[in-house]
Amino acid sequence: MAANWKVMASDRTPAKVAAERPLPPTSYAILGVLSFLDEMSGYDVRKYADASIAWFYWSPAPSQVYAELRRLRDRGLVDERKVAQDALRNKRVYRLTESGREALRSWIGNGHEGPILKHSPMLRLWAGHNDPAALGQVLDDYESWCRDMLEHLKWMRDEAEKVDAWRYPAVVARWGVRHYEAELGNVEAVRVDLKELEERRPSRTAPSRRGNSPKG
Amino acid sequence: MAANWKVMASDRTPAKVAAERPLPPTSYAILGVLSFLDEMSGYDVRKYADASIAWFYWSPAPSQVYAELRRLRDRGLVDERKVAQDALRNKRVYRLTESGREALRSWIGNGHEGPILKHSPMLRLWAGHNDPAALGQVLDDYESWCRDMLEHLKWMRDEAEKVDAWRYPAVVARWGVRHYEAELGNVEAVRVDLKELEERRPSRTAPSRRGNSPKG
DNA sequence: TTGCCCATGTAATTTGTTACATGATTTA
DNA sequence: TAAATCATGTAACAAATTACATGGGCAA
Repeated sequence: MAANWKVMASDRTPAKVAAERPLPPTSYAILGVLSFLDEMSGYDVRKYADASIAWFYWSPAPSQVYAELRRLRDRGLVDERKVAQDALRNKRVYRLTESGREALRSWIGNGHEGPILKHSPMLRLWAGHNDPAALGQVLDDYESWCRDMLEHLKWMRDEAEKVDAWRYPAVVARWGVRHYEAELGNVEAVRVDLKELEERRPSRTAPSRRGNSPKG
Repeated sequence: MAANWKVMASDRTPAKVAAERPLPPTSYAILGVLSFLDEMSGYDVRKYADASIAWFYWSPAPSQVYAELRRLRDRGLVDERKVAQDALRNKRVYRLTESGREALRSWIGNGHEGPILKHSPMLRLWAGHNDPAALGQVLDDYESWCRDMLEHLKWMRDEAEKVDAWRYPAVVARWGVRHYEAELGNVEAVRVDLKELEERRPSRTAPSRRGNSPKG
């Protein structure tokens, strides 16, 4: 059974299937960026994304931006136009089509995924059961990372609040400021938790052979 | 120029280069999971990761777990052992080697990357400048997502606090509880910001043709 | 006794990153 | 005048996800 399903379903060519497949969130991030300006090159999209959404969503590699733009073009969500530049090499600029604007609007209204987190500092802490000595340093690093981010976000918020078209980005920047202010408090609380752990079991920098009750 | 660099660098075979390349963080996540139990199958690793670190770090696909375990084995960071099961098919179980334990310890002590966030709800808000109507729903969905997560984390924290070997995971769970409690307050603040925006500019559900000052 | 889920994987595809290429412009 | 940088990209590769395969146990 199920031997030659490819033949049986041959009216659905790979190309057709690809065209029907829903776009990944990354595509919508690019559509979102394009919605702020009239026309952008791949380079512009990358720069804009880097300066606006990288801190809470995505920092694209150039190659991915170009590939995504081609796909959006093939689906009719953006228009491509070649521009000849007099000293520099030619470039392609992109603009949202009405269909692209509608796709973005529909994605905003119909999705419901939560945020995705990849929290290396907490992973170190989580797995740190045999190396208490290093964990203080992990927390110190993370705290200063948060402080840098907070400073950057305050500047970004102030910039965004100056421009009417950026009123929604400004709301997100304000969210970010509160987010990292809270996080700084949370780091302090983790420090207290850790200290309490270490008081309960006196400092053991190296893992002792007897400590972890090996079964074998 | 630069025509046949491959020949010139021929003492560095692809295999050697791959072996020297630093492991991705994902590998350390698996080492971390393995550090909690004596021996685990690929299936076990996936289940354990799903139940412990998925919410703040990584939810692996089965295929990726198996591939990673093979790589860790090839580098000598885990030992592989085949186990014959009497009704079920054979399986392979893995155990940290001393070298693997050391690699994990060194990663914990020497890294400094910050967390990575991929926050779809905020992206919707950020790009939502032409669809104010949907944004309230986005916030409602996100708030209830946070509430579900918070409830789950409280349960997880209580479970972890019962077991001595999970004292560091328990610290991370407590961090998570505070994290999402703060986030719920932050959502409320975003709601206030949005309401203020809409009061300044009376409700405009459809984007008006004149609204966005198109340049062209 | 058929259909679904558990436990074990492999194969194919897509996504994302790193390395490389090119030519002008600005800086040391 | 060499090195760095900006503004375009392309090619190769690694990571991650989705789809498929297999066989036993268990529930309808």
